Amino acid sequence: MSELKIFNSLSRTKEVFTPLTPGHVGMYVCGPTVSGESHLGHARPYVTFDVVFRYLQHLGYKVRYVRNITDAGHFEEEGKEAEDKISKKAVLEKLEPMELVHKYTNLFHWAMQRFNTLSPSIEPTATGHIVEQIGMIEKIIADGYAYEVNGSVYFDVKKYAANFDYGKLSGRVIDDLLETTRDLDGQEEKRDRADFALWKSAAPEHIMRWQSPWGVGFPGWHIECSAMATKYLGPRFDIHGGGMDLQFPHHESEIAQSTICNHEAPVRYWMHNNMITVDGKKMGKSYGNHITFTQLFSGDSPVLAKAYHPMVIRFFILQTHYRSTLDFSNEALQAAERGLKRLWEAYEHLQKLVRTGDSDNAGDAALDERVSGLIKEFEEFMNDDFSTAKILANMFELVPTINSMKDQTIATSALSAATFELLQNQMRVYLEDILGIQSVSEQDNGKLQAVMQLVMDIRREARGRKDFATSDKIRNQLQEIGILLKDEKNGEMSFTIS
RNA sequence: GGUCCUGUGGCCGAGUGGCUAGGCAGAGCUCUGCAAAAGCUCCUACAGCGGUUCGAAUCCGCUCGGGACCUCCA
Repeated sequence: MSELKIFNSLSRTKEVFTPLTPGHVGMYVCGPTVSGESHLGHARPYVTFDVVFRYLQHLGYKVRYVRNITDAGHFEEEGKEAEDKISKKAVLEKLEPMELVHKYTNLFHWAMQRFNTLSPSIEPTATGHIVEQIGMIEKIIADGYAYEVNGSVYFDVKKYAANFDYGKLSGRVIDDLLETTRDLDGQEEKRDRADFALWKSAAPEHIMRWQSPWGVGFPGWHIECSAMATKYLGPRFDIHGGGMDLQFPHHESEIAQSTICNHEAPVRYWMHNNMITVDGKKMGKSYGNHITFTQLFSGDSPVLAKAYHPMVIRFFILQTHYRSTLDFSNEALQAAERGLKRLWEAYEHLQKLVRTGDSDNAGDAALDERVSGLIKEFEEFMNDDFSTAKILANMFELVPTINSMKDQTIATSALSAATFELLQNQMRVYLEDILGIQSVSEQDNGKLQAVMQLVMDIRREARGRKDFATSDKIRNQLQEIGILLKDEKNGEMSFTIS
């Protein structure tokens, strides 16, 4: 059995994964900021790390997966008017900040469920951990790596860089940073331009505010992740994930804060997913090219040719390696939609197949070997830094064989009993349990099934007496309703709801 | 400007120096009362120019193109 290898952003190489505590894995992933609705770009990390979570569990690890909810509202640290994004929007919408946060948190959870992502083990909120964040800042000040100015607290990057490797994760050189940081308001408080805020004093109109040793204010934009990761996973844990765009400054700052506070580097394996792009450009709210989940699922957007099922999005994401960019287009999504349909239907047929034959041996040794070879590669691909795209490619290579067995042009006994079972079992494990793919069609309704059975029986009778006018009428009218009837090769009928 | 990534067939995308990934679209055939599916076959690409090598999409250099981060950002 091959070992799991993970590409570690810190070393920029694939490393064999060995957890800190045998049998257990601690994983932290940067979660959503719930000041607005999440969009397609956000689906990437959550699907990616859902698969990581699922696979680690499949390998037998007990995983504690922590994904935060940022509800404190990151202020624009060096913005023209240091203000809380959430509080500003709350005024516009005439809502309480927490009402807004609640609304978007619910919307996020709803979308995550539709994407069939498993719930994290712990989903801590920033506002629920103000005490921990203040505690952490106090420790950093006590160690001399942070200073207070006018009720705000800043991290002393220059001092940190003198003793530790600031920029290691993102490949940045501290001197360059000092030169390239732009001249913005609020800089005069800092001793150095590269310093970042741990705690920010709140202006009177600022709605989200907490009492602290330095006065009324709110936490800085990196400290929440450090505080919550430390609390739930310990000072040093296995995996930290997030989007590549968070590598700097967010994750770099997390390392600095935690290193000072806990006296060791917090993360062993850093994982970063790449971006979803539109016409080659990163999808993002500020670029105005983002598509929200509700738009995606309803098709309600000028850039969408139609609505897309969440499973299509999930499949679309998994067809590319997580460290590559993924370009959005209607054409690409529709290709994914058709491909998923083909794969899923073959999969469903496979699960219904029963192997028949007198011998447990393979009737077609060459085919048997090919099939078992393709299946055994699943694990190898997954262990190679989660190459989900390759697994799906192998699954597609198995589809013709599966469909031929369904159509009885290949006997089920062409495969040995062992390979046949392996095929059924591993397809289920990898497609459903690990990749987390589900049926796209509407939930099965017992009564609908019964009605359809009746309709199909009537049509079968009509065809039996060559009454094609009736049989075609049934099929055509069902198609208008959105139900596709198919005559299978063995005389059976099946239907799919589109 | 600095740091880094990237350029694959009509489109999307895997690709560890040698053995045509895969999907979608397209073409032909088979099966079918007709469809729809499905099966079989075809479509053999790696930005350009050099170099290393017996051999390069894969390594190195240069040129051109695209992008990310340096500011909130998944």
